Amino acid sequence: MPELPEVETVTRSIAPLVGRHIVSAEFRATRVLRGGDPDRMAARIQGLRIAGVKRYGKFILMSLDGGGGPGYLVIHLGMTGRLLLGGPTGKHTHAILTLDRGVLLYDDSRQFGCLEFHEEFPQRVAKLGPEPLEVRFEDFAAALKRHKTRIKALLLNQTFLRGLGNIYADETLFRAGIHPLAMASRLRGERPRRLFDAIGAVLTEAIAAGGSSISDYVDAEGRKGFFQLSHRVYQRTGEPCLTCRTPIRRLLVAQRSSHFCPKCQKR
DNA sequence: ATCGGTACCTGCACGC
DNA sequence: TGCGTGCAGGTACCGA
Repeated sequence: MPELPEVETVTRSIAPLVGRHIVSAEFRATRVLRGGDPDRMAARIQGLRIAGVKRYGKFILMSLDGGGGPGYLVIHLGMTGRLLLGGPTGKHTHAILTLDRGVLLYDDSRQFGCLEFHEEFPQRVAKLGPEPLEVRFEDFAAALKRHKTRIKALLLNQTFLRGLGNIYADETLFRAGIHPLAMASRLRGERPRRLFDAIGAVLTEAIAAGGSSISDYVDAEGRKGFFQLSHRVYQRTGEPCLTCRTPIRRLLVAQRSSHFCPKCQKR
């Protein structure tokens, strides 16, 4: 579900929680806590104030202050994680934050996401690459040259850029006219620029559309995104290319499905 | 030091 | 109806 545009949409939908206090918290002992102790986490954040909510790539950082000292609640939605403002709890609800006004739930059926509390700014977030919508073209182009790997695999690498995932990597490569198997370090001429511009355009449009609701993605208010209606290659295997009518193909790159037009996208 | 393959979970669509 | 298979927006970790 969640790549940069979806995580951005969720982050915006919980932004109104800034200023609220955590009256109580309940965490369930699941894989999502990554070994953290649920009761200790709950006790540690109880009474704290939500000072800010910010996205870093696909991570959401909720900064907390007051009580036992400031810290960060780090949230990653994995593949199926959802943050929800209220609503019923279910068998995949892993956390319940009761606020002085409202409730915030974390739900995640596949448990690939995580919830962690850190006293300091977390290393796993600090080591991410730059934001795709903030990086300068010169730095982007220089980084491309340093990586001897397939461009599709590189776009998925969060230390190269933070926030792109399988949908937006495929959509970006289509718009740039670059084959997913092209070697990153060998992109020449106008191609790095076209890729850079495609990343900016795709992410900006997707955020404006509230992200892509492929199966059941919704923001914290339960609203669906509609960028899936604008996908040109992702999960369109066999359907005609919207530019040249050639059937879209699918292949595996770095063990991930990659959808592309064999005519419009060159290696 | 980098890179690709595998593992981790649950649910769903599909063919038999 | 039920079962097996393959697939799904994610990252961490391993060995080469």
